[in-house]
Parts: sequence; C-alpha cells; structure tokens
Amino acid sequence: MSSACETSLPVRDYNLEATMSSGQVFAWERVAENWVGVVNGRWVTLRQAAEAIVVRTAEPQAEWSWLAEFLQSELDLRAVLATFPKGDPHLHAAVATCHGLRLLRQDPWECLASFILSSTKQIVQIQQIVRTLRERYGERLRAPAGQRAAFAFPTAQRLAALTEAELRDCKMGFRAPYLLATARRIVAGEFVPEALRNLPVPEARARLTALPGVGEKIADCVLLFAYGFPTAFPVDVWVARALSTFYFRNRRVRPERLRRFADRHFGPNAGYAQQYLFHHIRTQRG
DNA sequence: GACCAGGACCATT
DNA sequence: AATGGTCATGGT
Repeated sequence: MSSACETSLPVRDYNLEATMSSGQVFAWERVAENWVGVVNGRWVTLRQAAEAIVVRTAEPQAEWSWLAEFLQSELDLRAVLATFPKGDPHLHAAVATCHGLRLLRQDPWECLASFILSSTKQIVQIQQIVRTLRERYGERLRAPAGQRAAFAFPTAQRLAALTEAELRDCKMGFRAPYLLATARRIVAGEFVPEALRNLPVPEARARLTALPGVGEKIADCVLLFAYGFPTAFPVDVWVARALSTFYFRNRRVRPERLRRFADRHFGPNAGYAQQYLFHHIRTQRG
C-alpha cells in the first residue's frame, strides 16, 4: 500500500516503440530510452523492459490502474490475434513484422481534437501542431528535477475561449474553425464525450460525425483509439491503398465499401487488424 | 516546382 | 448517390 513514483507493469507481447510510433498518439516524445508524455494530467515516462514496462511519474501514485487502462497492458493480445482470419497472408505478414503492436485507450477529447487536426497532414506535422497547442495553451505540469517541463493537452474550455486567429497561428490552417466549433459545442454541453461510452457503435459514430470537421474516418479513429470499440475501422489513404492492393486487385473502392469488407473479413477485432496493416505499410514503404 | 499528407465539406452532375 | 474543387501548411 505504498505510494511511489516508480512501478513496473508486467506485460507480454508489448512493443512500446511500435505502439507509440503508429500514428494513434501525437503528444509522446522519445527521449533516449524513454517515452515521455501525459496521462490523466500526470507527467509519465515509460521504458520498455523484457517482460514489463518501467514507469516513472513526477508525483507519488497510490495506484496505477489509470495507466494500465491507457496502455491496455492487461489485454491478452494473443486472444485478439486469434480472432484474425486464418489464411490471410497480408494480415499475417503485417502481424509478423510488428510483434506487440497495441491499441492505446486515450482520452476522448484529446483524441478527437488531435484527429480533427490530422486531415491531410503528415504525422510529423500533426505532432508539431499538437506540441504548439500544448506549449501555448496546455497546463504546465510538474516534472522531476532536471527534467523538462511538460504540458498537458489543452482542455476544451481553454480552446473554446480562443479566437480562430489564435488557433490558425498554431499552423493548423483550415482546421482551426473545426476545432474551435467542436470545443465550443463541448463547453455548451451539446456534445458530451463521456456519453458515448455505452452507446451502440452506429449511434456513437453518428454523434461524432455531427461535429464540424469530423467525418467517417476521424469518427472511427476516435471510436477505436479513445472508446475502444474494436470493430471501428478508420480508412485513410494508406489503409485504402493497402486494402485495394491486397483484396480488390488494385481497383479503386469507396471507403464505405472498404469498411463493410473489413467488418466481414477481419472480424470482431477489425480495428486491431487495421492498425497492423497501417503500421506495416508505413514502415515498409520505399 | 509538383505532388502528397491518418479528410471534410460544399456545389455540381 | 457520385465526382470535383477547395481549404493551409510543410515534407519529400
């Protein structure tokens, strides 16, 4: 029952590097052996060990369930992979090249806001915009002595109070009015992120796509990365290209049809399959 | 310089 | 229902 700033979460089949680099989070930074970021308003560093993730926080923690939830460290990955279709060489190859790739369970608001900023942006640019937002408008968090200060992702309340010009100055371009309007809907109580947790997927998706700047793709990212709906299947340009190449003889197929194919072909954890394919084609390009 | 990036939205067929 | 143009910004 002791409080400590360090712990070790036992894990199996967990590839922290691949997970943090797979385009689901944009606010984590690699510093030497560690990944530095913020979870639930707490400064955290993570380091991969053989059968554990070694954790350090700035302030003593009485318990660590909040972090196990974010990392999904207690999920049995082999049980997930066992639901993948047998005899799919493309999916099999993707799994084989990124052993231990995981889906995180992010804060819904940060995930929603980040992916509103993601449209037709490269991942490095999304990271840059998010960093600027955090440093200008996020809460400054206490870090251990000798460590750089960290900044939480700004709250919806904080962003809702800004002007469109202030957001555009963070280099987000035409996405600024989308982010601003969505933040203001949350502040007005017209969109309640927590209310989506226990909804059927189609209903949750409909509420997300009703937000400005949120279409089917971004909605599925939030459903998968924040709410953990395992059938959500974001179809971006990379995934569309991969599915078209692997399963449709290079024909151009509409995203809606690709999602229906994925639901049928990949099964109850199609979202996980999507993440493996996405990471695979992005790391094997060239 | 041309082309593209974890798209969404609107006007036009 | 289905295409095409437009919206900023930065990397390759």
